[in-house]
Amino acid sequence: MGRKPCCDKIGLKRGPWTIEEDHRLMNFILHNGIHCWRIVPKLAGLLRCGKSCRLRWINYLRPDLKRGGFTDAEEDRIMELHSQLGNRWSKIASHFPGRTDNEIKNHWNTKIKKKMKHLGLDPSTHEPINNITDQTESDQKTNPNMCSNTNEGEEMKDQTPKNDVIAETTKTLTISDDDEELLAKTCKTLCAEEVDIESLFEGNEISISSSSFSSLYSNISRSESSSYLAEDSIEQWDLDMTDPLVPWDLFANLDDNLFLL
DNA sequence: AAAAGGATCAACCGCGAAAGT
DNA sequence: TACTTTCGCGGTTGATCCTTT
Repeated sequence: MGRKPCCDKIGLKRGPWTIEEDHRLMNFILHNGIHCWRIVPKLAGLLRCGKSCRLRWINYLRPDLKRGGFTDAEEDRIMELHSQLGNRWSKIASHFPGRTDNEIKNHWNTKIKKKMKHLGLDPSTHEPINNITDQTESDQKTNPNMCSNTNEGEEMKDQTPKNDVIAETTKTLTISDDDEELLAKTCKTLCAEEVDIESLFEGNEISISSSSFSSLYSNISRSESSSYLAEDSIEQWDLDMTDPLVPWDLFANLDDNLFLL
């Protein structure tokens, strides 16, 4: 007969992921890669189904994810691709390295659709809206939240990202020789490999929150006296040594072989 | 200052295709 | 070949944050 069931869902956790769960999943995949999502949660010690792990990895934990808002150029490209491909978000996302289909889909539904309507274009057909009055009325029937044309100015006003507070604390740091050494140690610790820090950052400047950097520094200092990267490192992962604010971008240029899917 | 409504996005659900037995 | 399971996709939901009143 066929394979075993994916998961019985009994006793499995749902809802938002905790930092501990993220670390477990991240650590497991970095060291073992992905061969079968069904067994990933079991081996990683997670009370999640494989499907949930896959989604979390793809949409949030993948080191090559591109963070930040979409540029105008990206939005234009999304509109262009959507006119050709329709709602095939994964196909559209394949044209944007570091972006996920979920991210593009959300951005389309929350921002680009409004933008297109404002430009007088039908988001589904990409054709000009002939009868704006009728269209507006029908939109309001299907989506009562939509603003009418009399509120255009309001609708299109700049929407400040929620995480501006975080962004404000992000600094561009010049990497000193000592810092390079520390970051190299960090990467080595996480990936069990020597890493050429210069090629990692392609220069001497990176953007990182100062608190994250100091946390990295202290974590490394502590890790030097521990051996949490042993064979069974999942069990030995020290949660206190990690900082949820450390940007995954730090690891974006690591050897692709580590992330074979 | 508080309540209400809107916007955002992470996560879930269900389905179809592909692959294993 | 039939059946079962896994994977990936797109639609949808709901929690949280933000803005307006």
